[in-house]
Amino acid sequence: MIPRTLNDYISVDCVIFGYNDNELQVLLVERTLTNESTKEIEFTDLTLTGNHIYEDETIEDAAYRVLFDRTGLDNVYLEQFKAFAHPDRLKKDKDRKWLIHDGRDPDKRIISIGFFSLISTRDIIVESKCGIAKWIPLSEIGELAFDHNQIVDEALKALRNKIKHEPIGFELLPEKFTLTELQNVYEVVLGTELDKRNFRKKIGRMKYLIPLDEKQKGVAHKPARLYMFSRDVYEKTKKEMFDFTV
Amino acid sequence: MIPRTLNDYISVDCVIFGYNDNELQVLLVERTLTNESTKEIEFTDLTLTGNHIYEDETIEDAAYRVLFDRTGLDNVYLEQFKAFAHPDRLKKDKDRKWLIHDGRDPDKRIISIGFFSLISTRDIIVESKCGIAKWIPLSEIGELAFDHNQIVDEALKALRNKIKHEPIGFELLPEKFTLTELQNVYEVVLGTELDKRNFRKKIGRMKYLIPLDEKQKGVAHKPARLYMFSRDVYEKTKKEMFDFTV
DNA sequence: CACACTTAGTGTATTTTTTACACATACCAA
DNA sequence: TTGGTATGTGTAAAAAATACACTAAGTGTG
Repeated sequence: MIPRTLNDYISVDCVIFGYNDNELQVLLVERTLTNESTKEIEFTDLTLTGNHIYEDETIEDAAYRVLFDRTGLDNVYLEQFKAFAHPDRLKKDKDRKWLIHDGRDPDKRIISIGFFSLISTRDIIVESKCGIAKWIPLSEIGELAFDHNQIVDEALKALRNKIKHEPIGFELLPEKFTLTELQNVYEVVLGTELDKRNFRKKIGRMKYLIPLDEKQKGVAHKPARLYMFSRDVYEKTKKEMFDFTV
Repeated sequence: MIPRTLNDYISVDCVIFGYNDNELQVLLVERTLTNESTKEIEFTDLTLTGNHIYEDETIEDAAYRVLFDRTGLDNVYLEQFKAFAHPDRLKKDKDRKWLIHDGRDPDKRIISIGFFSLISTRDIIVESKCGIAKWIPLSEIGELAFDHNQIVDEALKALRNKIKHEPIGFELLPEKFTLTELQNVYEVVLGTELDKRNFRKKIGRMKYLIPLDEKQKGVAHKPARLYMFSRDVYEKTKKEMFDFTV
């Protein structure tokens, strides 16, 4: 196999959002620092999923590749939201020997192109070939490696902004979902409470939300009707949408 | 002066939008190709305003610097919208010797971080130290250098999207403007006609639009009242705004 | 099998926003 | 004085947003 060339100082980093336990969660990877002589673990850390970009792929290709290597998932919602480049990008790592280390010169800085992805937490196999990944609730994220805290913050801003104007809440749910689940996603992402009746009245107008002849199973209460999102209907109707603020 | 180091394969490119003659315009720079022996001009070309990023500045710093070097303007609206990296980025330039040439290896590709800027065309001195810049109406942009057509397209998309949800139309106008001018900006950017009375009713609700005790001068008709945008009022009231689409 | 528990699902009245639409006004110039 | 031109304004009807509370349909338990 011919080795692909890559640019050492550009990478994509992906903030993978999931929804679980009524919270927005982020999939993070454990990075391990070992003592060189004793071989004992000295320190662990959490990072976003990221990697270099090969010279023969577009930025989006690289992001899909990175996401696939991490989650085994294809065809998921992925969006580029911002590029980052802090001069002190790697400073705090200078003297450390990480087991999972990207081998870059810590004196040079990295340009990181930030993506966020929305996936249904049910879909994902969390253990992959490249280290252990964990779902961490947004509220419990501590200090991450590199400038990843800032990237997560900006990703959340971008997500909030996007979800206000485009129907992407579904992406955090399984294919079939109930209206209560959908409402919860919006509440969690936006950090607001929404009125159940008004929420339903509003989405009732959206043609792309398809009610199914199927109900929730295995719940100890009245089972809710299931719904699906129709991308086709959405693409057709979105041209009609037009709202603007002066 | 100590030379600053830079990364040769990352640049910022800025799509500078202006509004004039009831059209959206883009400020483009002429690039000149000369015949090496005869010294005659063989070919000219238009490019966006762009440059490398120094190792000691953030991406935003670089973009402001580039914009300042081109326009002499500071404190203008500038927004990062997308990063670009096409493997064939420089292919079509391979055999050419450009007068204004960035000296990069045309076999390697460049990652370009795209910004768009909104400025009032009245503010700008079009001739600067780095080549001749021209305002070109969006509708008359032909084939640009590199992948700059794609960058302009995406910038326009980003601008349209942004102007629908945030009050940035003012940025294309002088500090004091009439409501008709503002309406025209929206019509031109969004490519729609808007009803005058409804437009005024709508912005009448926006507190950040401050009517002045001043009128247009030198027009051969009833002079219109002038208005200003108040960033302060906007920052205060925008927290109250909340709209979302399911 | 009846009762308790839990979440699903629904309607109405009020206010606000959107939409469609036409004419008098103020200034300049000839 | 008059003609030209862009400004500035109101209303009625439809649609959307908001605030608000009870019945329905299942499961599990005694």
